Amino acid sequence: MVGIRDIAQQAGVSISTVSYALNGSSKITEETRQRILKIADELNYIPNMAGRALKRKQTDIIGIYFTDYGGYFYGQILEGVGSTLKKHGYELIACSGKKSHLFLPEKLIDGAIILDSSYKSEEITHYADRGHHIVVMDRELDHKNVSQVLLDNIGGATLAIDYLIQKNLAKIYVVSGPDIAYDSRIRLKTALEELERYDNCEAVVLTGDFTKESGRQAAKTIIQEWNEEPVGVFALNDEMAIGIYDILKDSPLQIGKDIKLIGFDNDEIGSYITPGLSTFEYSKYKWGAVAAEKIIQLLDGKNVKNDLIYTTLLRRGSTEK
Amino acid sequence: MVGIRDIAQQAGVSISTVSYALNGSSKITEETRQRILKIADELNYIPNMAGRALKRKQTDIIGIYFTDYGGYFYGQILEGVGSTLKKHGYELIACSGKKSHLFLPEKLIDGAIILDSSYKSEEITHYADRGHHIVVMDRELDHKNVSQVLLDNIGGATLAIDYLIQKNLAKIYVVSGPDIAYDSRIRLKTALEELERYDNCEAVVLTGDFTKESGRQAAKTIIQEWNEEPVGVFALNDEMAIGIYDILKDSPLQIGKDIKLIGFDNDEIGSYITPGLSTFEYSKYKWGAVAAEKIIQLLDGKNVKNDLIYTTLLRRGSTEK
DNA sequence: TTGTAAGCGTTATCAC
DNA sequence: GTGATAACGCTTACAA
Repeated sequence: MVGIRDIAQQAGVSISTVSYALNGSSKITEETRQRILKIADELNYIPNMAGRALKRKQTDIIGIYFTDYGGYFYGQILEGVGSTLKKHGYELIACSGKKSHLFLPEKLIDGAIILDSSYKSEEITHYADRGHHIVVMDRELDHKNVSQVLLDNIGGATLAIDYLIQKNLAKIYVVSGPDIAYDSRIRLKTALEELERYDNCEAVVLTGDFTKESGRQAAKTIIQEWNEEPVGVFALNDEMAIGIYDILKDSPLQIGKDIKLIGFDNDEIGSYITPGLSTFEYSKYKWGAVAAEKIIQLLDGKNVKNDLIYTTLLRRGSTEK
Repeated sequence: MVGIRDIAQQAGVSISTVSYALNGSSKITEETRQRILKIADELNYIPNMAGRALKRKQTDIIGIYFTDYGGYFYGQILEGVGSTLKKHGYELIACSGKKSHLFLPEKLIDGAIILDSSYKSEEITHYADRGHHIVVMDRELDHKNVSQVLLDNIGGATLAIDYLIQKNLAKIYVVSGPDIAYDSRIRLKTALEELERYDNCEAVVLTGDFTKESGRQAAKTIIQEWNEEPVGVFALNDEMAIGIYDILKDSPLQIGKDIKLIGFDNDEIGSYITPGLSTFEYSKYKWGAVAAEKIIQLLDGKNVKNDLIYTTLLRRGSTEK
């Protein structure tokens, strides 16, 4: 391994001179700098991260945490985060596994972006208390070192119910998600509150967990309870809605006609199934980009406000037929 | 920040004793160890990565590199890699951006797994020459510090053509992928060689780049050239095949009847479109898991053999109707 | 069993 | 402008 001492020796200067040359200090002749740079290049010098980080106390790396790697969903978020961070000289790594939570206190990363319901809020607060900077995308957390960028679940869920109500249905099902997921909790709570406003419509919650399989289970229940009257279904995410399709396509019930179905998140599959799945869309890229901006502002010691990413209703065949 | 010196002071011992205690050395009384561990815990001690890495010359972190973050595709690979690495005490980070290529020589990661056609082979060889260990999933590279885990593209592409040939078609289109992508090149080369064997079938290559849009372009050409005779189409990946559906659904040509279409990679969407997309499937989880095993073996100084992940034909409506 | 001290590769504060 | 040198937090011979 070649380090700055090797370069120093080759160049016949001291290691501090090399360091200055490498880091573009102005205390050095342009001539010696060029000479040193040339030697560094010839020797294939690459600075050692550990040594550098130890001294600088920062790595210029941001870590992002997801609940799981599933879903094309995350790709666009990563692009939003990654390209924004890049502009500011930061690198992005996607971390997996419980042990990687330590990257923050271990100082491997300068900041963390979290969209991972398995990450405990106490743990986040704990790190924040110790001066680490964090952006959360999946919970509310009030702390001077933490900023939030949340989806406007309230707007979406309210609209979803209002939209179904307009269809004059006697019954509306809400297929819930896992209780640990913030997005799920808020969507459910909002939907139920909104449904309370309307007397002539029965509200039924079917327990789900954001997986396709739980959507299938919900579909079975809906078929069993079916009484020839059109019903509404608000699946709290598209994946479960797609599970509902899986079952209903082999049943006499027609999506769009007998069942007005609406999901959330605008999963790509929703545009390929028949009829198309109505859902709520939002820019995942922007969501990520805003999160990246927040973490940079936090690291810059700025006062950071929280943000909301708005969603819009996407009408397709599953509610319109 | 609390370090081992703080613990040492609290415990009234030297820093080496603390280090021994923390690292489970047998040179220490169980009693003092417990006492030190307790204090470390009370002080919320977390070892500093940089200090540790600087001394140990390793981080127990493996980096994985993807071309882009697109696609649910990668999720399963990451799970395969991640869970395998975890069993062996390694962490996994997904790296993005050109600068992150330096993580290997910078010694931030102990090894790299590459599925990223934008990563130059010369760069890989260069690092390997310097003693770094790498597993490639998207190219052939013969080097003692590099191991490969490739898809059996040859088997798949051969079967794809043979299968289409059985349908007695006068013409078979091959929609190609980007030339930089290894999987694309091999599939194309294999398909063309296989097609050469059959005289009574015209082979036509339509240039694509693995994107949906290029599939749409190909579809337009196919429609233009259509002469009432059934034709075969081998799209070198499912994404392009799905692009073909996009266009053909608004044309008189029927997939499965007029056009026998087959893709590659078993994208989830293929099972939701109508008719279902015939394709080649393989375990992405296993692909990742095997790559993880290879990198661990390389790091253990073992002699590592290359591996192949086999694919199987999945028949659905797009070729069967 | 525990302590002392050197060293990992870098940066940055001093003198010169 | 350049060079010694200390420091970053940790591991590990070696000494006691």
